[in-house]
Amino acid sequence: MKLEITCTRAEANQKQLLNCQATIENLDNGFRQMTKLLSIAGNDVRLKILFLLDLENELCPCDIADILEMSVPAISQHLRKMKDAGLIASRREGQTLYYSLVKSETQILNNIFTSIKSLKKSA
Amino acid sequence: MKLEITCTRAEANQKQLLNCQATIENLDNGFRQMTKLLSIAGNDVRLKILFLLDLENELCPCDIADILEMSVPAISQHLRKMKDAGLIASRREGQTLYYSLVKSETQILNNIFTSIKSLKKSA
DNA sequence: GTTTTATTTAATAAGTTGCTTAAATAATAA
DNA sequence: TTATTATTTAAGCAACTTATTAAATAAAAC
Repeated sequence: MKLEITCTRAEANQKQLLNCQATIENLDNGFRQMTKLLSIAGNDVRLKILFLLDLENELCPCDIADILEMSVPAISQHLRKMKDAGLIASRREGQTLYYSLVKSETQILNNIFTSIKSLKKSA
Repeated sequence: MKLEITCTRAEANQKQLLNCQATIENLDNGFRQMTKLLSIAGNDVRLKILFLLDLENELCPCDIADILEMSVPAISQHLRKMKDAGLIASRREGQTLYYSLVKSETQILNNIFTSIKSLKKSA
């Protein structure tokens, strides 16, 4: 909360800086949740898995490993991270686990998916 | 492109998997760009800097360091990463560098900022 | 020119990430 | 029960990230 003014510029308006600090602090919860979501989605493999789950509704680790040409344990560890964060859920059917998106968490994700599709054109 | 079917489930529809692979490959450019954006925004400090630049239009490294109570070199390195990615730009005024958002890059960022503000309520 | 101020750059160290390999569960099949 | 299949978990390691500290630029002030 204490603001150490380190630059001596006249324009470094202390009131403005204190306001910024207050705003950031006030939105702390939002920043924490959004950073968690973005850091998870900001990985090539996980972003593709999320996209695929949106596309196909549900997939098992084995299918995802085939599609992305990666090892099953590597996929499994990404799935666990996303499940821990509440982004995806699983249901069991015999030996197979089916993973799917948790819909309430996907508002920003939908924007991201749409954006990925439109970025294709400007390749 | 070669699809190694590793699971033997009947439901593992090879045609579906090949379609998924083709879709992912087709959107490769979109995934690459989006992963870059999200991995940059998926860091607590950088997300706050982007938010602050949106809020205040422009800020110098020194102001940002004051607001976030961090060292100037730490901020400077985050700024460089975002500048390299084309997310922000700088203009010089004497000794001071003012950083600001590159507007054409902020479509997804605006959704993110809005979301951060609304997450506040559900704290 | 020398000093001060704002910023960047570079070197380094601690922490994190994400893969691989091997072992452990869990459910089904023989 | 033993073997097979789908998946997870754990250990180990290489690569990446991000802060710190100290040194290097760059512009302005003295």
